[in-house]
Amino acid sequence: MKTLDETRLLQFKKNLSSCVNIKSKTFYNKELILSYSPIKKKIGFITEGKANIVKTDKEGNTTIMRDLKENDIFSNLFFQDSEDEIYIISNGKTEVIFIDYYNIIKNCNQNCPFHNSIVLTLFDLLIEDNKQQNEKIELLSKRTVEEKILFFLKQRMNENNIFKVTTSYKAIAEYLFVDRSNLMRELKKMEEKGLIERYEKTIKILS
Amino acid sequence: MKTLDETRLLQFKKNLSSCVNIKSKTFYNKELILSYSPIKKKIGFITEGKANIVKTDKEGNTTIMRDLKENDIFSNLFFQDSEDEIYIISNGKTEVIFIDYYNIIKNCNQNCPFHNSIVLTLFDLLIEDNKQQNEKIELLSKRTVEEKILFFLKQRMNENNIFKVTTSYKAIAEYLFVDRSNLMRELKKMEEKGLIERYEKTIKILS
DNA sequence: ATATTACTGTTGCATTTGCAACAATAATAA
DNA sequence: TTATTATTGTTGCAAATGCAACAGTAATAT
Repeated sequence: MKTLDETRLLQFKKNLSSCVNIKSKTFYNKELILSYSPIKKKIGFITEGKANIVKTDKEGNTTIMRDLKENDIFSNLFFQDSEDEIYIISNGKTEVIFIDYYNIIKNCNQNCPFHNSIVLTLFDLLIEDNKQQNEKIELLSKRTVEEKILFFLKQRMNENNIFKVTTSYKAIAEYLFVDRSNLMRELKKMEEKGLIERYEKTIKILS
Repeated sequence: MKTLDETRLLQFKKNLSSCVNIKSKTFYNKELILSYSPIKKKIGFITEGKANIVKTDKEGNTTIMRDLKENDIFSNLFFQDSEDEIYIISNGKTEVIFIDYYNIIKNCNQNCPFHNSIVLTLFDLLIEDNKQQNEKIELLSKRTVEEKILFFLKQRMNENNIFKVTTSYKAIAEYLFVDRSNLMRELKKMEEKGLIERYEKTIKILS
């Protein structure tokens, strides 16, 4: 069922260093990993840690557009020129490999056997990203805050139906595009309804 | 700026028929083009017409997740197994090329020169799709219905700041995930505010 | 250790939004 | 043509939501 397994990702990282020019870099909390640029077209691959795609509009409102984690791909190619500013920001210690887009689209001169494999893996990583975006769109299509919360929790809970807030409720509210105080209020209501149990940053999903 | 030009897309279609197995098919209005399937992994490419990605939840609520048009790519690989049902539905007469995913990932036996080119174009088409998804997420991140409407209109207006509703207000409301009657109400308010002018299905954006 | 900043939890209130219902018109089918 | 179905435009109303403000706690910096 899963398109990309560990072995293949390992192979991918090896192939990358054998074929195209890559740069590996470590970021610490809240550092700028990548911003929009029509010139320097880069693809990034997270080898360790987490990051967010964050948008800031001209009024200064920031929204978290996406959560990224280990083995996720990202690129400034994914964004159109816009009034709003879009950045990829590290969330804790994060390790990233950068790949130059031109290295991908031009066939490497040595006609190396790695190139095809790399492109195919990138292709599958993109499909994976596409899937995650569709999930976010599905989340946002939910009509009420309660539905959004439940969808979000069910996506992320572990096998014991537990979800631990590793970031903050503020960040979750931003991710769901809802008001933070309303998120808290809905969580309380959901607890009263018996949908969840909550103790500080640990939530058990009962439904 | 644009990653994919006409010439390249033409070449792509030629290459496709030379290398991988493809099936071309014509659909008429509201026909099922593709549904979720973990087994038959297919990639579709719209050569003519329009389509929608439509989701139906278990209560029967349908939402239009995406608009697709000529030269857009889609796939059942983009969707996770979910309680909701997701379909690609034609919107008027639509012509589609289907590509078998396995044909893409396996190197074709003849080691043909087209294969690489095809995969690279698919890669760029996926990036384009990714971009469109981000736009939809950005749209949904807007806090009020008015902001959503304006973002939507500005994205789609022509050089004279005119947008013509080719589908229906009902469809637009579904696409924006807002109540239809509220969409109408907001449009009226926006006209009163002087943000737009509207005559039936023609809207002029003034701001 | 203390100050400073950020996050949590709560509430009242105003506004926005969705829902329901309806008549009027437009589009489509028989 | 006529009947049937779908869309448009409108409104009252209830419910959901965001906003503002605040105190209390936690986390971080000095």
